[in-house]
Amino acid sequence: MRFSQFGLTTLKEVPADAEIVSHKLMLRAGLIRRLASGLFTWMPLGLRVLRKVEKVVREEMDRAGALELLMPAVQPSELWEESGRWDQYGPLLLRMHDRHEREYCFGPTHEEVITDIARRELRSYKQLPVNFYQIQTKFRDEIRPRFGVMRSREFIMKDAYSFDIDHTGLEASYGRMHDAYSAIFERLGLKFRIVDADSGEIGGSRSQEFHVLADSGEDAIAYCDADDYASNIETAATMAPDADRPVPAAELEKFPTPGVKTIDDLCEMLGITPAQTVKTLIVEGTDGPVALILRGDHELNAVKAQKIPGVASPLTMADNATINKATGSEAGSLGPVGMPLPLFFDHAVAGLADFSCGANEAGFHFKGVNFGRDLPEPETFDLRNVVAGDPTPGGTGTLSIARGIEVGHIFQLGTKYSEAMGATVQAPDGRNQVMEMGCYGIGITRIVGAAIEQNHDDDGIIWPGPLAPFDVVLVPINMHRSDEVRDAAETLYAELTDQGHEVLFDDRDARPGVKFADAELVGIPHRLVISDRNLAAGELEYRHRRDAESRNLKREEALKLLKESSVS
RNA sequence: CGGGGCAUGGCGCAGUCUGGUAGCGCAUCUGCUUUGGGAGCAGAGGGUCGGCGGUUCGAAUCCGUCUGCCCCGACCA
Repeated sequence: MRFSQFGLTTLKEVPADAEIVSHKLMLRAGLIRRLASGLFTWMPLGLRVLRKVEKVVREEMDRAGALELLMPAVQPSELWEESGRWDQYGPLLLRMHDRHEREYCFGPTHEEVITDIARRELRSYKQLPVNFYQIQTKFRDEIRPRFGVMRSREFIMKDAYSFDIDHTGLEASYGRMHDAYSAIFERLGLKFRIVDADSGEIGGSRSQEFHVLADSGEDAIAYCDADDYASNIETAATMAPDADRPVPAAELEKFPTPGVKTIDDLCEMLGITPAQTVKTLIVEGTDGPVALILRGDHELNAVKAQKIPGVASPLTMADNATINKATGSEAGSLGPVGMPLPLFFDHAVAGLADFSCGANEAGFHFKGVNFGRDLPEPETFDLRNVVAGDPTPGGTGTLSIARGIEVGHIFQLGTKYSEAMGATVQAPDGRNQVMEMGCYGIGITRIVGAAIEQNHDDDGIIWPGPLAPFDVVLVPINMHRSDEVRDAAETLYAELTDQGHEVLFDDRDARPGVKFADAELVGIPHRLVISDRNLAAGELEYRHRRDAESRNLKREEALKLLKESSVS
């Protein structure tokens, strides 16, 4: 491709709305352009990268025996009513109707459609196992699209769905996808980690996420190198403290705390640490508001809390009016002592003695609070996020926390959809049996952003080889003044293209600095500079995007090097 | 959904407080010079200042309203 004909516009300055590096670089390098909130056009350069991701994903899915098909993006509401998700899914689902006022949605995922296909097409256990996949555009009406392509509303996803006769079969299908996903992210050259996950809206039992590690990731991952444990922080379990509670030493005392609204305020006034306090959060319960009690330095984990019987799901914080009505006090002065609501204590709170908390009277707190005297012995729950240093569930090590970008998610769905939609096949014994399903997603568009988060420097993108939009960039110096340079560049361009290289030929009449800067911004792995200077010696100047320095190579050596690198 | 902020040429911004008919840098086009790390000079094109309504002799600027966008937030108990 000749640069002059590629319609590529790079930017020196970044649009002000870009927050993270990948978003900035994608805009600067001309990969994407924004249309509206969470909606992006993939420009020619960006589309080349997207196709590379698709290629790797497709090859590995095919290798794993999955069958590609393509389902409609627009889906009738009836299917979603069958599965029960038309009412459950909420505002994330973009709904619309046609001229006959029939209701549809733009698919955020395709369990319903594929289950419908399966129940129509699959008759016998002999047709199983089978795994269908597609690479297709989804739409999810995110509350807050951000970070460019990382959390957009319209995005491209590879989604696959397996059907098995029984749970053993499902586990085998799931295992094949687990391995295929690992192979995909290996091939893409990304550093990733597989973690246990919550199955969320999709439902089902076992589920794991594939995270590309990056500090800008929206997810926190808890992991332990001692025993291979890794989990999304949403689901990482905390253990009840096994050490005995200290013996109470203090008397219960109520004291005035004017202006104290936060744990930090309280700590400052008393000269204590947040771990010696308790905070009380009022949330909606299944039967009126309830109180969740956490240690002052711990964070509530909404995913875990909303699974506790008696707590409303999704977790909803009570507003101030509700709090005032239910407690007779106000936010900032709440505590478990004398609280008229159902109390849910976190495990860690039960390990405290002589702690401080609100007194349920505006402007007053308690100190020296103790269980068994001021409060009954608590029943405790897992309510909080794990923190670095917590013991692993296996008990063999302690947890570390890293940040990640979720690029893949695999689920064992079981019979959730097949049961609801009557997807059965005839089993060997002649009876109709509900199929066991798995579903497996990869965020194709998100991978592009994630790859940049992990592979860039101050000058721009550094594409891993398999993702690069071009593998070689030719930079002729002063081509428009030197016939020698022009001839050499044209010949090289033709030759490399013939050899199957994807070459970006910077034939613009621009100064060298401009070309170098663009080549680095765009991140093409191999750069060859053609100039009078090195042409006289029969040489080309070679530099890999990752190298600090360039080196002069004989023309044949350079060609050989490129040939070898494209094989690996 | 709650809170904050922004909206001026393709991009980044100034001008708004204190009303007087729009400016800078980058990008684009022309010419000359320059040519190994985002060139210089000279010139040019391009903006109903997000929409609507109001105040005023006069509105980018003041007032009202709507829309769009960005950031923060379920951590305040």
